[in-house]
Amino acid sequence: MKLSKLLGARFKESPADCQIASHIFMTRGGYMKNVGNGIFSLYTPAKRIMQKIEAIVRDEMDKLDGQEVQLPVAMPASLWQESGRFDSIGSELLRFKDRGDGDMVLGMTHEEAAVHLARDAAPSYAFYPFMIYQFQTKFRDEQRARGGLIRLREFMMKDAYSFHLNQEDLEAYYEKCLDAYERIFKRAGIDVISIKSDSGMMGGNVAHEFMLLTDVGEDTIILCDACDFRSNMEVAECIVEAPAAQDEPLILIETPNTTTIDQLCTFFSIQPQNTCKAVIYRKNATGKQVIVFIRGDLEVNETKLRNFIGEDVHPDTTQAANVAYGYAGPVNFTADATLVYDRSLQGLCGLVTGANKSGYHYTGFNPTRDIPNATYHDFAKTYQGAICPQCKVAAIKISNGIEVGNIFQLGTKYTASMNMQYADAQGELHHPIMGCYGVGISRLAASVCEAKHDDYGPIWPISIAPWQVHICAIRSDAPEVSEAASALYADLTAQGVEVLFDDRVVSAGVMFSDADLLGVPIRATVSPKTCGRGVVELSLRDKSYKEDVPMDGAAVAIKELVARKLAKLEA
RNA sequence: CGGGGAGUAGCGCAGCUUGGUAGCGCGCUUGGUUCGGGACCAAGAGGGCGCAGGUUCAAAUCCUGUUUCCCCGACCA
Repeated sequence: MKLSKLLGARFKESPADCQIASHIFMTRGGYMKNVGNGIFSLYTPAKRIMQKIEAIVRDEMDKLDGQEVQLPVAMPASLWQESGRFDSIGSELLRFKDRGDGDMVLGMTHEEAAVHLARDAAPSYAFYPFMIYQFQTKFRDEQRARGGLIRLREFMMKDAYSFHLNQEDLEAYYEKCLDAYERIFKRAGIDVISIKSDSGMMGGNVAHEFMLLTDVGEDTIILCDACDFRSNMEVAECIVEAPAAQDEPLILIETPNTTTIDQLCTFFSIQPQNTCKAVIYRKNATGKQVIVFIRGDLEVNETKLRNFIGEDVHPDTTQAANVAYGYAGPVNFTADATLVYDRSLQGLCGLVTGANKSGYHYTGFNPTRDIPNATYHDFAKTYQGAICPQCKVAAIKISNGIEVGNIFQLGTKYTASMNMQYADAQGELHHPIMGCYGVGISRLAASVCEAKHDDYGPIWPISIAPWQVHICAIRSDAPEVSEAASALYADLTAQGVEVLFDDRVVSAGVMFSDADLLGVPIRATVSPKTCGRGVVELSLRDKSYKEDVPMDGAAVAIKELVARKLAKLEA
């Protein structure tokens, strides 16, 4: 591909609407264009990345004996009425009428369509187990799309559905899928972690989600540094059995960032009566302001305070010292404000009675169960450095994550409701057991960009890069440059290397900036200088390597470099 | 769905308070000078200000309605 013909303008200024790196770079780099809320058109670079990801996923699905199929985007509502989800799912499911006034839906997921396709096709136990999968556009009428390709209303997803004769077979297959998913993300060049999750509206029991840990993630993940414990904050009830119950001297409260201690004291009806001191921390691990109340009736030292909050969440030790000692005066909880400890949340929570104000709401344990007539507020459930419920070491870490994939054991929820049956060896009819497995392809592309970029643009892993090699022909108005670069382009293309050839007559600065934005991992620079020396300059997008190779045989050397980098990701 | 912000040239923005028929930077076109990290000079093209009403001699500027987008929160395979 010649860059002079590539559609999709690259530009210098960051669009005002973009907040996160992948959104900024994929907009600035001419990867895509916003069409509407949560809806994008893609230019060739983004489309090629998606195709690369799909190829990896397809390979792994085929290794699991998957059969690629195609299920519809638009389908009659009757299918969803069969499963009951036409009524149980809210406005996220886009409903509309066709010309005959028939109810239709846009597929936001395809369990119904998958069962519909499979139920007549596998009447005998001999077909089982089997798995079907597809790459298909999903439409979810999200209440709030955000972050470029991270959270779209219309997006590309690989979804797979497996059917089994019994639970044991599903579980064995599920384990294999889990391994396949680990490989998919590794091959795409990012590190993800799998965590057990809530099955949500999908029904069923066991589920895992695959998380890329990154600040811009929408999910909050709890990890243990000392063992393999990990959990989504959503299912924080798995954190139990906290130590140091009633004598914990510190209380941690998450608040909106604009909240001041004075407001909080007023809100909590706290009077300066010397039984409780407060310190303010600007941010905790999830980026929220944290206010810590120190009970005046128990001993606490600075070390313990810092451990409690987590030194790494507040790198400015000067400020830390200031806030630790800087609050103007001790405060007190009055008689109608009480401090309680909650075991299920592994930490002290502030509890107040009395006045309520907007901006705070309870997200923790059950108030009517624990303290009748109490008003609860936005308290942290766990914290950096908390005790791990699994290994009992104080090594809990909190991180944000982007969910790039998920897998579920569904049981017979859909096969029963939609009456899918097979005959066993005795001729008796049963509902097959189902599993489903999703990867957000467009979200994965953006996630890789989040994980792999520098100040200048994306650094695509070669396995999913839109092109493998980017030729920069500096001063291609000079005949020797133009000839050398064109020859290299032809040689590489002939050898099956995917090449983007910047054949424009523009300044080196423009050329390099565009190359950075396109993020192609290997760069070959041809210029009057390199031609004078009879070489081609090879460099890597991540700036880790630069080398001159002789112009003769340069194509072979580059091809080998491509192969080495690819092999590294496959390993 | 609650709160906040914003729709003016392809992109980023100014102009609106105090109405007079739209401007700046980048990009684009042409010519010339430059040339290894977003060059310079000169000459051009391109919008009628989200949409619909209203007030007025006159509306991007004032009023009413509406719609779209962005951010925070709630929600969420």
